[in-house]
Amino acid sequence: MRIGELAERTGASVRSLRYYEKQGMLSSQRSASGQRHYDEAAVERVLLIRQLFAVGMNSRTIAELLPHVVPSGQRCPPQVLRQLTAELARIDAQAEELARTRRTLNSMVEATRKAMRDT
Amino acid sequence: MRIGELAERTGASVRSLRYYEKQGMLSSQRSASGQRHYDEAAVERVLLIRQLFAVGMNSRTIAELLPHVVPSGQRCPPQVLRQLTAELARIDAQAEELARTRRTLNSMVEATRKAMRDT
DNA sequence: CTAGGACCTGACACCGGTGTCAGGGGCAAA
DNA sequence: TTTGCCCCTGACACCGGTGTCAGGTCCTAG
Repeated sequence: MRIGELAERTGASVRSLRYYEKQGMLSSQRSASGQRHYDEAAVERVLLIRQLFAVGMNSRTIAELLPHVVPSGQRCPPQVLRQLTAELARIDAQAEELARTRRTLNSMVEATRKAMRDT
Repeated sequence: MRIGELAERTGASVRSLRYYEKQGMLSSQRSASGQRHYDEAAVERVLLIRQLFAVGMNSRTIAELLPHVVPSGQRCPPQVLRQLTAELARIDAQAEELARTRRTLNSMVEATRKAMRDT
């Protein structure tokens, strides 16, 4: 498929897909005229990229990790394993922070709800 | 206390504290010469600001919410309540995403660990 | 009184992902 | 062959929080 279709099917803008390629996160076959062509697997790959972005990973890290993520069940070199472990720790910390903040905000909502009931 | 001490006690840079003030998230008493002075409560307030930043809230939202967060157990106007609820939903979605990604990455680590054991 | 550190404002720069525009080519249906 | 849509590259702009520098003031210890 060409870039427009990939964009539509993944929710990423055409601009972003080109950016992903330039950052080494995504590859494409070029036709003789230079147009990008993608196989079906690209859809999944882009979705994964966006997922990793969504949890705060940057493009460099994603580029390093992705080759080892996509063919799943693969063993990856120790360097990548370390990176993965570090990212997991970061994710856990972030989840903790989210939970903590959630409690703070939720208690505000509850307090207001209670005050409204009591009125 | 003055801004340097507040910075040291909260981990925020002096630059950031001035920025927080300009965005309406933080206030200070000014001495005759224009220097900022803060009371003890400012420490907690800054920590809260940073916590909210850490979960992806932007300064405008924080500025709207904070006056109702700090005097805890307060009832807040419906507009703010809506905003709070929206933020809670966002936080929940983000937590979900984190958990999902955590599973993806963790399975990679596990696969590699297993492969290493089997070798 | 003076020196040195802390503070003030304002301005410019950075990062990283994205939007958008310009100027140009590819390609298929009519 | 023309029309219209899709694609190409390169460049500049934006956001939002922060770093940093310049040029100036304040204040406290010696």
